[in-house]
Amino acid sequence: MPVSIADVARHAGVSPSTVSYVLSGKRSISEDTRRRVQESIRVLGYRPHAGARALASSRSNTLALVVPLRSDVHVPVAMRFAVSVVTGARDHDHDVLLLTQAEGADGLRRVAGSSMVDAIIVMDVEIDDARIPVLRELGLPAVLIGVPADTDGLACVDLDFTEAGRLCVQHLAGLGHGRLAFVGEPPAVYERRTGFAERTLAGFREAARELGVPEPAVLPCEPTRAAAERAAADLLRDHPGTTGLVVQNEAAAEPLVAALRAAGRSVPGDLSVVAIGADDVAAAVAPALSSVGLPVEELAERAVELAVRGLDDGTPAGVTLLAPTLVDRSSTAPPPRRA
Amino acid sequence: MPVSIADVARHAGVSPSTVSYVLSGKRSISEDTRRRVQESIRVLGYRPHAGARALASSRSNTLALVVPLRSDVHVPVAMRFAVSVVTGARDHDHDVLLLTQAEGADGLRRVAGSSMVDAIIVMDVEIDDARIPVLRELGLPAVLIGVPADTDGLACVDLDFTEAGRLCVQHLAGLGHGRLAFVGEPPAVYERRTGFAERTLAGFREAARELGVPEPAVLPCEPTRAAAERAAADLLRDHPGTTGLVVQNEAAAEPLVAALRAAGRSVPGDLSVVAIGADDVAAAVAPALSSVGLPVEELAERAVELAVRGLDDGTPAGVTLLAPTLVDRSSTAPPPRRA
DNA sequence: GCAGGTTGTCGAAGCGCTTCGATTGCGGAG
DNA sequence: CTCCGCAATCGAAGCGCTTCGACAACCTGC
Repeated sequence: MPVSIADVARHAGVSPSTVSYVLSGKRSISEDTRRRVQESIRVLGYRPHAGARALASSRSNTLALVVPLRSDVHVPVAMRFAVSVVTGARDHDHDVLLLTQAEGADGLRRVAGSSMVDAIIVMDVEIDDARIPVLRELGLPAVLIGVPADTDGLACVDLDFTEAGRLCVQHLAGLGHGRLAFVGEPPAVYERRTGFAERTLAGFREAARELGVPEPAVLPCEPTRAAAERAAADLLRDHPGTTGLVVQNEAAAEPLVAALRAAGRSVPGDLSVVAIGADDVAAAVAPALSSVGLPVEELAERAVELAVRGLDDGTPAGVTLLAPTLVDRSSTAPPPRRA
Repeated sequence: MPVSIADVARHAGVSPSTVSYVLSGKRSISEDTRRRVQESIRVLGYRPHAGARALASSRSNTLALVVPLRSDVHVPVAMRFAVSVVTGARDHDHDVLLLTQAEGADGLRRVAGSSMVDAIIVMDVEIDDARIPVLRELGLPAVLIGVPADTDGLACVDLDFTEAGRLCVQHLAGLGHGRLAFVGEPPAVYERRTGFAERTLAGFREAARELGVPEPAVLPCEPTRAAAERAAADLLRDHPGTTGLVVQNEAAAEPLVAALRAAGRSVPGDLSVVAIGADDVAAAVAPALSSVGLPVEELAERAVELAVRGLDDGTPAGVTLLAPTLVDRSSTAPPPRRA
């Protein structure tokens, strides 16, 4: 039942090494031989043994992907990301080994040490992530989704969230909004210093300052309907003059807007809202929210590409920030005229 | 940098085979030698090369997990499942290779043929799933989450959804409800004959018949807020006498109940609601819904166990149905007295 | 005091692949 | 016409591990 390279070689009347070279293309093979070998492979249903291959070539053709399991990351987005990584990896003839955050640094050491994977992709990286030093000393290409404080020797991919924050302010200020507010991720996200949240806020505040908008209110928010409703109430009570709102919290966006409307505020009539995050979420709200989208698939693809490229060239390093774009939907308009 | 078993052997003053036996425990080793070897392993930081191991032992210690990417499966539940599978696999000293539905049967052939994995776990199985015959001929232990029509030679794990359906009816009928309705999964789920949906409905109807409850109304529902609101409206308009409602659709549960309350119906005062699905979703609704929970973690653990056990004993086979239990929360009560 | 077990260890033979010379024919440059 | 270089192929040496058979050394029981 198990067909080996020797069987193929025999069947095609060549040596095993020739079969190997046909498969890898690392040496030139005559057109005629190539075809004969490929036919034998087909007929016999040959599949190279992954372990043997890994042993001989010290390449496993497998990537490790570490997925978060925090309750405060938006799960559908994480899942989309994971699926995109698998898809992207397959395009580069790689497979994906799934690790959970819970395995931590030891898990990384384990899969790297036993040569199970030849590169690692890590999602949901914090600014001072404990895994960073480990990744660095592992000697494998590592790609982070997110940007930690010290990026030496590591490749990082992320949306340019600072710019995303600025973009929202610019958009709203451009429409004439003078009082802005920001509904963000849960406090825990800021506390553990997840880079994207921090940077968005920085960009948001910076742009506000530059454009002469008064210091905006910032309301962190748990990813529940009830919390979103509370945030809406708080906003209306404590910052009644607000006309421009930015939401960076996929789970809260819809209920927040719903609560505002339930409270008699029209969107965008009284209040303009811009979302930051997965585009599909923003587009599904009523009214569809103008948003700075998180390019999940593109991030995943970049990450895979960097990981795979890092195998040939040295460790890939440097920070890749994708430029954010704001898609204008039906949730933003000029502010109401002062009564 | 790469420490091999020979290095460990040298360091401990034994032969490589002895080190191997210390690691595997397949032959008796003196307490003294064992300790010496383990110490050498620790000192040198030795990690067996996974590929070499797989080659020599024809065991990769890796499971394949096929995750769904349909838009109509509830993603957070799928993710929880995947994470639980990884966790469970690690408890059995296995790793998990992630495959997407999109890879289909070829993906299964590929990972099996190249000996990357020694068992396969497949989520979201349909009644006539195209992958079933492939799984059967692969010669690897295969565990399905869900139950297809023909289960010969395959291991299946699932909640006993037929019983879950019955349970809901019994609970509601027991409280005195005489007119029931069922809000289910999106039509596509039924159309592609995903087992659990079909079986729930069967149990539901059967129990209704047995208990003399008139044929209940059944409303499929897309997993969106708008669809849930529509379902609520339809229900109130077309089946105004309904007092007991069963919802099997995690995404629709909350908005459905919210819509009913918005329409002036109190839950459970006017309408009792029972959910079928992930418990956390049901518990998060206001009011917390009585529900037949989907034991995600337990299903995953069982699946892993069957997969791993199948490696030693022959192919595991047979259908494991977990008994459902209904947790009574605050969404069910006797029906209102007829006016 | 010796046949017959155990127990603990070793050596060697693979597992199925890649890869590095080496070898054989070529065609073209000199 | 010779010599060189290149294209195409082969053989063999591993890669790092597991596992099987051998084999000493040590019981045990009679």
